[in-house]
Amino acid sequence: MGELERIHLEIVRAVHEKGSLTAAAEALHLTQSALSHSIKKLETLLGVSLWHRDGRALKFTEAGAWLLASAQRLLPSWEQLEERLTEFGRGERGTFKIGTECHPCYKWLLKITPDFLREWPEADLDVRQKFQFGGLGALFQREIDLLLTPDPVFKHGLSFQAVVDYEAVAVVGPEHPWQRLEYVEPLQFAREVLYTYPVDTDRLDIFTGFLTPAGIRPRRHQLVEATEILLQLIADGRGVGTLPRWLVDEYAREFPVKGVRLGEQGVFKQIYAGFREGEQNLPYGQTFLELAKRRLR
Amino acid sequence: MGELERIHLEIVRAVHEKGSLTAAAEALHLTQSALSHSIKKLETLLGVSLWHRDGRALKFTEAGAWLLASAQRLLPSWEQLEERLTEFGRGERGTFKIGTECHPCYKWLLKITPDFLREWPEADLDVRQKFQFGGLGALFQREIDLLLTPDPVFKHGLSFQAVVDYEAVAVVGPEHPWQRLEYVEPLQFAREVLYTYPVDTDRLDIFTGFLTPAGIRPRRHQLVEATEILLQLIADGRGVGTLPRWLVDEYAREFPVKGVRLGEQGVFKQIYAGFREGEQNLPYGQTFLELAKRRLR
DNA sequence: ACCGATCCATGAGCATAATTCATAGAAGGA
DNA sequence: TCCTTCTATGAATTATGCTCATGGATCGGT
Repeated sequence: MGELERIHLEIVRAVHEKGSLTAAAEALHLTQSALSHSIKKLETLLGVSLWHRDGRALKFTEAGAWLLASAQRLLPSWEQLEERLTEFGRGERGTFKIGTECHPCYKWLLKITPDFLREWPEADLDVRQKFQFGGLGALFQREIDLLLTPDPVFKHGLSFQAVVDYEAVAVVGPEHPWQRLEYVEPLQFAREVLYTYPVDTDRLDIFTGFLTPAGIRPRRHQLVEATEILLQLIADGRGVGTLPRWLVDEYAREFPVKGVRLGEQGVFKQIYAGFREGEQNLPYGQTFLELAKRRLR
Repeated sequence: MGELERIHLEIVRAVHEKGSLTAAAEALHLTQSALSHSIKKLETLLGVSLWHRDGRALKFTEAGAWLLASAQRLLPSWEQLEERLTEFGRGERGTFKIGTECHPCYKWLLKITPDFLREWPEADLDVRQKFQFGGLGALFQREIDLLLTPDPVFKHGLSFQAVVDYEAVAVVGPEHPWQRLEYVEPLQFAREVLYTYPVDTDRLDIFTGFLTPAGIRPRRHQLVEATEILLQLIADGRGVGTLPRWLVDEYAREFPVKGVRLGEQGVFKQIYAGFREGEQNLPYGQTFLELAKRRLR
């Protein structure tokens, strides 16, 4: 036991990426021969072959494909670990890595970070927004230390708690007929163009919490990545959107937009902070939660 | 780059488990000197020290603790990968590993597996029920290939779909006053002893879907691990429980118990099958879902 | 069909890295 | 204080990984 080494994963990944042993060897700063020997050894040791020659191309066997899939998951973890350790070496405490899964999460985070940095002058901070296996996977695999998300998951090994309460409101431009309304009903969306971020509809508050329960679909659903563009479109009267009320209020200085309550009762949501179990009590996490709580009041 | 090797993780884990370098060395079938050298090299290469001597004990530094935590997560994956590969070597397709997160899931699985084995005579099957980081983590980390759970999670990288519909019913013994009722109301539980599996109440259908919404708590809540014991207690008139109706019907031959509807409408639940994204289309997963669908009709 | 280019496999030899051996120093227990 | 037990370190040894050289196979171009 203990035959499988890091180099084997590296080789498999490189072969997959570069397409040939020779190219992979170059990428790894080794000779083709070295790779061939390494793999051969692993294959005899484990009694499994990783690929078979199809013409002069290498085709992964099922075992090879499995190894590749594992390599693509394990090696990034490995590299992050190395990176983390060198960070510990250089600095003292390493970087606190925060992942966000929604734009409001990100905007809210920006309000917290100045205080955080003030409390931890020696801390380094990093914020990530794209994850290969989703924010949850990133948290599991220690790619990030904290995940801000509107969709908490109460599972073993992870711990979530709400850090923000906010009201989701419709955003309308200055000429829009909803300007003077107290609130809007789902039905009123049926004749509107709705701008949202480009994510699954079942992750959009406006659908899950408002339109879908009422069985309503907007006239057209248009996806926009950048918040500023979204607000410009709305300000121009081309349609409506939804955002947290505090975010609308903030942008109201820049854009002539207004927030309108969704339904008589309003739609209220939370943002959750997720940690790996136990780690919310580590220094950085502790501070973060305290700052969040302070802001909540 | 590329300095951190598997052996380093092994060493750190062994030192943590055995408490000393010497003991760790023995466990790894190496000399104490070898470990000392290996670690020393890693430390200089990464520019970080992993532990400092406190008396003659080794105390992990923050970096060391981080490395340890990572080792405890990565090494099991590593070992499972090796195991998997040797399986591919011996047999042909490897073992299909299924995890269950609830007892009904498990009981239901037992109905499917004979058909599955018939369709795949060469397949090996393994069922796991305990997971260090929860079923979700096990799925992420390829400890299992399929997760059966009542709590699906719709996240990137994972795909869930319902495979069973069932009605959760109250289970009562032969002398119990509920025997002849059409259904029971939440309030009636207030004077009963309730037996359930030992999991969080927010993962028990009877609480989340029935008692808690009505603001009712049973007179006493007693935890039992084994289903057969639970049924014996119920048959003996010591209290009531809840199970899927089909499971009660099955056990009715062995135990004098009866299922009673929860509320006038009944409480209906699903069991979900979760795969890593894409893998539900692989041969085993495909077959499994087809068998599940066939049984659903 | 041939020839050249390209790719992988393999054996031999070598260089480097890993491991052991031997030993010294530090710390705790009796 | 002495004895035991632990880690660190330098030198010697062993083992492993890597390169070099080469052969066989495949594909594309002419």
